[in-house]
Amino acid sequence: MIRVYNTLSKSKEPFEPVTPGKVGIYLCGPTVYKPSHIGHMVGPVIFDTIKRYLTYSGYDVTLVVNVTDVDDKLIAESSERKIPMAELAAEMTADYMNNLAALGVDAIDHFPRCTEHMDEIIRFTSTLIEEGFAYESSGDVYFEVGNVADYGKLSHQGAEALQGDGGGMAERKRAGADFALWKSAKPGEPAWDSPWGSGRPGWHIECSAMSRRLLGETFDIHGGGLDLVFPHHENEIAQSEACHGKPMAKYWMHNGLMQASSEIGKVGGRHTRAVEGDLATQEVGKISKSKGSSAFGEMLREFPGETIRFFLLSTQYRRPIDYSETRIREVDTGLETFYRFFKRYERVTGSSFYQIRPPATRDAGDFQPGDDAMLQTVAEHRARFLEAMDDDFNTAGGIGALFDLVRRLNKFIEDEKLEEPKKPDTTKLAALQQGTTTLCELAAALGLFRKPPQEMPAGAHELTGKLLDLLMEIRADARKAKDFATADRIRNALAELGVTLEDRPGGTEWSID
RNA sequence: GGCGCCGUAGCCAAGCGGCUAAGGCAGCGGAUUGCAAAUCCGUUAUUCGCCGGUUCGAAUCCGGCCGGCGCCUCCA
Repeated sequence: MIRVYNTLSKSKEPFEPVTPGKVGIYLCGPTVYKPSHIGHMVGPVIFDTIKRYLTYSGYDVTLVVNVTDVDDKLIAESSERKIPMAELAAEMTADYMNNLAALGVDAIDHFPRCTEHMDEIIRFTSTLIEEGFAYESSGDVYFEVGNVADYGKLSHQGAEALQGDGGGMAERKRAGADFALWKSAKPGEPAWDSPWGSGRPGWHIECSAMSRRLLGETFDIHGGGLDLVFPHHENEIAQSEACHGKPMAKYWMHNGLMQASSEIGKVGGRHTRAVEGDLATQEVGKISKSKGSSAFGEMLREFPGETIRFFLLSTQYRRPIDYSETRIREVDTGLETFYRFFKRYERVTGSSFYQIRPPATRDAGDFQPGDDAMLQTVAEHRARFLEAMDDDFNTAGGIGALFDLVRRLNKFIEDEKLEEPKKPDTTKLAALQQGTTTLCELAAALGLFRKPPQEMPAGAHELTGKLLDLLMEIRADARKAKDFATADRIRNALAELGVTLEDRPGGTEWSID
């Protein structure tokens, strides 16, 4: 039984889709006016993982992530850069897509764009006017919050607490809290024809319109960052439920936000963010409001996508994550444990970890450990992984089980001396393969270890490899002759260049950091 | 001011009423190694911000306090 935390009820609820066996998920995606930063990647990675896990659990899942390509911020940015809004949107959408690909986010089925759904948006708005939930005012259309009895139910605030001053459009609104469904265009702004004159959609309406078209009037999961609870999702619920007279989504899931953290903050003790030097200007806070939030594309030059994915999954999704390079490096060190095991697995079995075709569902992955002690613990760790993930997709708990699993497998290789040149015991080998297949199966449910980590740039590779092999040969001769001074000199010199040597019974292996 | 989240070892982080408080990073000891690296074993929280309360039993529930953070009209 999978349980999910629902913002609507503020509690974990058993997961039962509206239609048995099928799951529709709508995640609020980016407004494409600037290159994305790491904060934008949290939701996609989490929900990509949630889809994988639900699929693994036997559901037929559709995941939709919208792309908002008309908006005041796009208009402002495009006029500043003196390029058409569509061109800006195309450029930033491409940036977004590249970033998702690098993170292994490829489970998204649809990326609906606002500009491609104007008819649906206009139809939605018209219905709301006809039903008396919205009104036209000087070419704008506003949703009348006062006509919805339960307005505020998602953010758990009373309507009176949500009375704003109406912002710049106060004179056109009946009440301060009313929000725009349609905004009339000023001269020169991108505009679409509508029954209320030329204009563009307000911020919230596109999600209501596009989710209805792709997932129906009531779907299963609506997700987004915690910062979207109010006003964005509150307004989506209000307009969709007013329009359809039924719940918009069964479960509302919100991920915690990425915090920008200073690198040297934690010297004096907990929560002292003592800073000095240039970092003094960088306070802890939302990364989207941090001046230091650099484009995600630049980050990918420093860290592999899989490392960042692993970093994001190493915390429960509802909690905030402090971003720091130090933390990413720590997490990267942990990942090495897995990569090294995969190489070891290949040395022992002669076949690549990445060739394993793991069971695609949890039912298929169930196996009988029999009286093999190693396989029994593998089964236990697997159960622990599933238990964690069933509990509101606790990826951090699941990853803990994965670490235990590799350690058990490494221990098995040592205990059974599988790495020694002697003839391999086929029964033991089969057990190792079963255990490793389980590791592969569970990791795949998190979208991890699906292909080998990125190697060093190809150009330098060939010659470097040959030179290193030559050095290994010379060093092997020196060691054979007990000339350890020479052997150590080679190893130390290479270490300074970032090349690590590992002497094994079968020969020396080198790797470049 | 209103609504809400968080405070678990040196750092990061699971656990959210009852087995010995997961796991990672860092450190230390041992096995292994010519020495290393890697791997394995052991070790690092009698205790979960502080103070009360509920309970046979609390890191987990309730109240108060201290500390950090988010949202409150366009940020994922």
